[in-house]
Amino acid sequence: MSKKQTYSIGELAREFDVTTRTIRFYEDQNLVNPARRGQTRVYSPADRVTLKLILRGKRLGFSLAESRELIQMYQPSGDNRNQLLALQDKIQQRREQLNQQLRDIQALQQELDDADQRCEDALTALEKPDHV
Amino acid sequence: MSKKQTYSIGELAREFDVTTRTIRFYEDQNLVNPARRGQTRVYSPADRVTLKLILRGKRLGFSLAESRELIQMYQPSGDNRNQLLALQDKIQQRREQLNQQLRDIQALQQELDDADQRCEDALTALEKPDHV
DNA sequence: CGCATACTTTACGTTAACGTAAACTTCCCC
DNA sequence: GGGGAAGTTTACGTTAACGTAAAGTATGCG
Repeated sequence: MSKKQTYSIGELAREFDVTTRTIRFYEDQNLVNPARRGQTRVYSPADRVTLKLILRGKRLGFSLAESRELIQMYQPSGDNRNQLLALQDKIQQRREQLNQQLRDIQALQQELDDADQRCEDALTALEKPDHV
Repeated sequence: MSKKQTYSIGELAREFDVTTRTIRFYEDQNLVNPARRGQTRVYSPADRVTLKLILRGKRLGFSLAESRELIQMYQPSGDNRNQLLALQDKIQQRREQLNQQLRDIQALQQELDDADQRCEDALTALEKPDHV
């Protein structure tokens, strides 16, 4: 009982809440390459994972080129020493960027908390306009 | 001895590693509004903070419109009840988005660690091509 | 004074990431 | 067999966020 799972473009579009145009565009950019049954595209689980990675990248503000790079990082492509070292270098750079993003998020969270608190204060001040 | 600190556009551009064009563009978008001494723009510490917030937003993948919204959140603008509630709602939405980004970052960090480990393995495998 | 440096305005150009429209094929269903 | 739903190709349009170039002004300096 093999998995044999495949997906139509519409299914994936619904699942990830994007348009079919978007998915075809990603194919145009060589980010995903579905099989064909006649004219119709047939997507594999691997394609689906790739889509997921792209959309996660988007949520983090990555360009498609950056996401492509990241995806390729997961397949070391049996390289030579220099390529492996270069890859590690890129990985390290990404790590540092992610750490920066972490710091940014924490700072922003703190500020949102403060802003929320000010709202709260303003609201309670509205309920008792004076000192009562 | 008042602070009286001001900045030229070039100073800010150098500090934040952006072009002066970029800073003028932000002014065009009403994100920052420097004073003028004659023709020349004179930036205040507040302008500088705004710039910082915009660039932090960019690192998190925010559009300028989103960063503008965030910046405005920090100045509740003595509103009425409904506006305050709407603001709290937006704050909450941002919080959820930030939490999603946190999860995305953690997943990505794990994958980078794995990829790095595979590089490491491939490199040591290169040093001893056989089992020695 | 002449020149460099830093500023200014105006305006057209560019890139990424799709949107949108038109015109077609395929398949299923009653 | 006439439609409707989902798929396809082709191609031009759009928006954000600046880049880039031209042409002018102000200021210090050797």
